[in-house]
Amino acid sequence: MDEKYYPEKIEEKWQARWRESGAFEADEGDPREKFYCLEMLPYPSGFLHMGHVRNYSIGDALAWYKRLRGFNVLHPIGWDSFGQPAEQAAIKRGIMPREWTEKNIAHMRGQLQRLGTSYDWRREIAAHRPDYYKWDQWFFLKMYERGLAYKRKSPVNWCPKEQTVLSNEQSSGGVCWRCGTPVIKKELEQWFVRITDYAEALLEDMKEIEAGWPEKVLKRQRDWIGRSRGAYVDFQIEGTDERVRVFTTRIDTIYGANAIVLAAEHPLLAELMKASPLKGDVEQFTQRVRVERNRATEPGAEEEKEGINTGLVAVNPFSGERVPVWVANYVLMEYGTGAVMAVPAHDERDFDFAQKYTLPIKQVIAPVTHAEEPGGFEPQPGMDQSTEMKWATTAYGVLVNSGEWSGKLSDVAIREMTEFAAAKGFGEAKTIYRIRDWGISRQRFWGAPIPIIYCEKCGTVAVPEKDLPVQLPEHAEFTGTGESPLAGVAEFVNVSCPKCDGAARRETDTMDTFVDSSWYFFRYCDPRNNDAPFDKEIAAHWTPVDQYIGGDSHAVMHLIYTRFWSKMMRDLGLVKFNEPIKRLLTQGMVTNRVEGTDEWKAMSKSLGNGVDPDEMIEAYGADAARLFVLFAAPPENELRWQETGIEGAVRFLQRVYKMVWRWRERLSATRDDEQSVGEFTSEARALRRKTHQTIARITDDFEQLHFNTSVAALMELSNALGDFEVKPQDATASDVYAVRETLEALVVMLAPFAPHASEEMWESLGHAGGLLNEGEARWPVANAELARKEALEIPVQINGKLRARITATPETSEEELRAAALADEKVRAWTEGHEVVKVVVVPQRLVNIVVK
RNA sequence: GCGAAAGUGGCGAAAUGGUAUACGCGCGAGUCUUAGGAGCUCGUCCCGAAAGGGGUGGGGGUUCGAGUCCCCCCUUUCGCACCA
Repeated sequence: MDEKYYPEKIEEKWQARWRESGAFEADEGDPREKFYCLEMLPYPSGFLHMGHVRNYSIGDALAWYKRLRGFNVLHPIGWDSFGQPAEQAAIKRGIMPREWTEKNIAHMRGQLQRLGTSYDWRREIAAHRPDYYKWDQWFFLKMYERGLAYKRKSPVNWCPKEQTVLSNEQSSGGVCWRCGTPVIKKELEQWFVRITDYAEALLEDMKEIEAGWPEKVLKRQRDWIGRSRGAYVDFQIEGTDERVRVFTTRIDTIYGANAIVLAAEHPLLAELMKASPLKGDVEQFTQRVRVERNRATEPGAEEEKEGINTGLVAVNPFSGERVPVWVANYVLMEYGTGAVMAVPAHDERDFDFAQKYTLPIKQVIAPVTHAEEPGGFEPQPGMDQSTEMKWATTAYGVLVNSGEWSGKLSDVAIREMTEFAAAKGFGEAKTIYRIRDWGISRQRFWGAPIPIIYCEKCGTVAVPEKDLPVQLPEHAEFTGTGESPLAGVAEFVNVSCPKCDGAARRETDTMDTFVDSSWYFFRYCDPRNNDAPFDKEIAAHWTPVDQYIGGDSHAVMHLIYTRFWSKMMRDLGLVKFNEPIKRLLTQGMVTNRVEGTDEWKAMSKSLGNGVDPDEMIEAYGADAARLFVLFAAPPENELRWQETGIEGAVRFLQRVYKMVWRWRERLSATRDDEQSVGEFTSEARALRRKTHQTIARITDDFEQLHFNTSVAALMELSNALGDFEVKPQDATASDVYAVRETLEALVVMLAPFAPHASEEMWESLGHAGGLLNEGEARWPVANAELARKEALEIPVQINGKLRARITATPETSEEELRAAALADEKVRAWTEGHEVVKVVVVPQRLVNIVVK
């Protein structure tokens, strides 16, 4: 140990030691309890940014804490290395994606190591390597066998800027999730994964993770899955054998249906209109709607409702009423059945539509007025058909103008009317979901090839498992035109059919990169397995993940896909649980002021507000950078970058370092045990008290991932030690004991934040072999007896206002406190001439005297 | 428009219904120094000379006691956006 704190020297030294000793390598044979600490794997863009530093500082702190508590911690890292930027680089700079990616990984790995992260590098994986994506392909085949992967022509979300297909999740809000370009629709043959089969399970199993996941994330997933319980109802089209099926959640409003409205793409429309004189007009209208839909949709802009009467007539199966059939732009083919019954009185959209085309509006639900009286439901007066409604009332109520159903409550009517429709054969109860199947085809080169071959004779043929991986070619032409560059690589495309050996061609689309990240943390468990994605037993040892840490931008994409993937793997017999991640922490963004403005935005190159982690490390050291990032704000909060803050972190490390330097000779000389050192002075007792209180507090904070308050508590403890006035040369054996106890606790508890400095100081305090040597659980244990306060200052309030303080001990009884408070001179001045109505005594906390 | 979360010093932020502002940044004063953008010490919510009073976006309520719980309003942020 040098007299001065030189971070670069210490950091290099300990990084080398850790590497040599394999300090962070975890093995499943270890008998200690396991802890799987996982951070979202980075995309190898080329450089670490501060968001990464935050993510990995959080994960590393937790991993260190768990190790010091004696857990066998699995803490791996890898690379989400397939994806679009590698192709952009190829197009712009003529570098092959592989070369570009590998170079970036090498650089970023170095940056992560300079940060001093504690990963088990033996387990590093990268999605773009054949030994990884082979298993993406294997999973695809398993799903294909089971009908979970299928191909269909479908309108896909298409980003015109990036020339690629996007999933629903990736085009949320009508814009490309990456570049923000408005998304358009395009028809393409696409591979899909039946995530909708798991919609119900994805909702139901949320129960299992409610305690460990942020409610915010679960809510977004719930909304995304969008379960809607209702019913199908069939409306006969007059003069034909056809029925139009609608979906409704409000069958109780069916007597108020004034029309059936179809989506422009409704499949029955052409057939129904065949002989109609209005055929031409309707076709013209649907054509226009389609064109407008395919036009880029402005997010936030709700289109003017437009429709056309087809002249067809549908019959309401409940009332027998004849209602017109319309086609309108506000009915979506993708949701429900592509047809709705319009009930303008009780649906805002139908109301708008009815207003515009002056369709009749018939009220059939009235507010409940006597809900508390059994059988006493009465419609409010004046609720007949002639009442003109000014807006739609969408709340549940009591049915009116609804034939034999009138007088029933909405929820009862919904149940009974659904049953009635089912019994009569014109409807059924139905639950539908908003979530769509996951489109995984991408017209890209830099992804896992979809292992399918198209044979002229045999049709679509799966690549046999033994032929996996279907490897990407080394070279391709990158034109940026939108077709997969793989289509231009003849030796890739042209193959012989695995079934008939005849001429065939390969599928040239590759998989969405979210496939790679759906199961990567299982691969970490058994990263070099050549026979399976992972060994079931080994994975069962490590998974589920105990703590996952990453940005909440993945709340509905990655985090739904990975839950789905686990359920699918469960059904393949690979894992035994429903949920792969027990606890999730969503960290906030790291923002910086955009120069010349008052705006705080995520650091980015294009805004010029980025901070280079390497420069931080060089200027202040990795320890200070990590410490500051964790101290500056709670992990979920946005973190506004302030350069001066990190200097405070350095100062703190220097102060602790200095104390160790001052005391190290005295402390490393002899180690007495507590019994032999004699009496502790009251100052020493106070120091020990603070130490044990701090241990309890920090331990608790770590369990709740409150890193910022942990650091604050460490600072308080170091301040307390700084205030301890005994000089090393004057210290008695008991003083030395107290100081050692404090310094060692401080150094160990600092390790999750500043591991290099902690190791260095730990060594200087006379310990060989490092903090993690022999897996000892070195985290200090709080002694409640020592943490106990000797003297308490009890506030005395009068009518809730602080008026005096009295001293007491934790043992002072309620009666004694009451008496002492009432006897206090200041209190008496306040109570004199008043009647004491009540005295509230909270032992060890306060006394409140109520006077009149 | 709908839904959710959050509003505490100059700033990042603390506070099981029990002394509001811990810890840090910044700022001020002092000290050491040839010098210091280093270190150390002290101070730092507002009003007031003091006694005391006020104070957690605003208004009301529950309670002996409210930053914390309830209701209304305002602001900000985020999510969803024709989902029948």
